[in-house]
Amino acid sequence: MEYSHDIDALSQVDLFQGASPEALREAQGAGLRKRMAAGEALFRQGDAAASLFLVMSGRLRATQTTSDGQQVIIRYLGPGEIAGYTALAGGDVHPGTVTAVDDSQLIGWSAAGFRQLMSRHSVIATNAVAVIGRRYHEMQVRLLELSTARVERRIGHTLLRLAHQAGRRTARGIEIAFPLSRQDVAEMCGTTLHTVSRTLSAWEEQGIVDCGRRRVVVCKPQALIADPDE
Amino acid sequence: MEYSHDIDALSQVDLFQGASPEALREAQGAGLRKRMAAGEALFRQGDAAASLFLVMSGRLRATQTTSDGQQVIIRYLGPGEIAGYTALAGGDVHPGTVTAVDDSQLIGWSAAGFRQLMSRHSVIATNAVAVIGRRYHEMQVRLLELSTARVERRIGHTLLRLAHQAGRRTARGIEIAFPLSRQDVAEMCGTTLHTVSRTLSAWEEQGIVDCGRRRVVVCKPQALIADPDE
DNA sequence: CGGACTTTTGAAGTAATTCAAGGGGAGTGG
DNA sequence: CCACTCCCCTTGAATTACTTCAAAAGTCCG
Repeated sequence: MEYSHDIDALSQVDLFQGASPEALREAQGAGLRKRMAAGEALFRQGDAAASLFLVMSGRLRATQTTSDGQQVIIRYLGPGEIAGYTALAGGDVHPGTVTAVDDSQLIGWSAAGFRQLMSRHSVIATNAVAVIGRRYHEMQVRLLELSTARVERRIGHTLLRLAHQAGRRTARGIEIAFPLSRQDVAEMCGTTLHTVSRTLSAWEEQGIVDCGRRRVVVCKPQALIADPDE
Repeated sequence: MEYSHDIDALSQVDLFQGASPEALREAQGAGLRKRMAAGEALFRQGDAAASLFLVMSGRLRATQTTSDGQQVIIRYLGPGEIAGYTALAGGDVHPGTVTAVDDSQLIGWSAAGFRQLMSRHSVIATNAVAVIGRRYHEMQVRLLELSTARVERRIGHTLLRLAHQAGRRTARGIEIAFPLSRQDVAEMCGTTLHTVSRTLSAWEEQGIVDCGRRRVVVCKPQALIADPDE
């Protein structure tokens, strides 16, 4: 049965951890399923933050663009993660764009609907605090890195994070399980595709990574953790 | 009376916006007042995240330090803001250090106590979501800036943010109302005190800012918003 | 098999750091 | 009240990590 299947899936997710069957049923009832093809945009920077989405499968990318057209990748979103947290936090417009990078399935709620859900079931609200809290913490780590570390190390740590979030074990190492260009990596760590290309070439020579067109396999994670100096 | 005074103060704060008198009383009852002198540390990076604090008056600074000793200022905390959000989000250790930069008064709750407060009063939980959400958003803005903008612009925007958060109107312009060294500014925007010093000197010559020892007054905010190029 | 995108690699340029040295202010203690 | 000391700030010069510019070589897809 479709409905109970959704409810099972919801109960697995951080946001609904420990929620009562009743709360889950309510959540399921208020939510709408949505399918997206790779490349489609879920919403765009500046759109009204009318709803929020839970990723059930697939992968999406959250980006932000400056007034002069420079883009930054805020993060990739995988199963169990939330897209459009703004609606949850009471913001009025989406601060960034979210685009599917693989075919994806989501469940969406209206901002008002979800806020009501949180009021009626405080478990969901406290879970939401934990979920955003984790993301905030992640952001702090990146900020620290971006402020203090050299490019090479930033690229390394970015790849490690991606491998951890979306890594697939293979014979050669941990493969990042979605298409990822040099440009994408650059936009995640505040550098240029040229620098990323050079760095990856050097690492490939040392057998640390193995990469192709929009594809990266991390072979020796240790080497990326290690200090490049001394 | 002391208690009702505290309750009044709490009711003014974002975190307790719209909370019932009962919830406020409970919050007040579970909380402990704390006074801090300028320079004292509230907690240090790596400490167990046993409690969280609401700033009632004064100002504190949240920093993070890398393994090789480089420091970054995550943010300054003023009245109404939360120090130690980690306890709220379920983390086990504080990711950074919080230090008073002015004499300050706080109210503190145990992590468990506050989580119970959120469960019993979902208003508080939904407020917490909004509060952290705002901070997360702020972080995104800084990340974008740090990744894409030149130092000069970053320094400018950092000063504007500080002026907005902690500005005091004076005859000469908006004065940042707590001691702020060149080094501090540098640690907020990922540069060195030398570069900050040079930039401020140049701006002082143009009458855009007016600064002294650990003191900055923004005279022409417009000039800092403006694009330094073309 | 043409065409669009992605990647590579060299060479030149530059923004900002690092290195280095000296000059104030504010508080302290004689 | 003056001298001493500790920070904090300033400013030049040298260095460098990274970008920008430029061009060519792959690679995928219809």
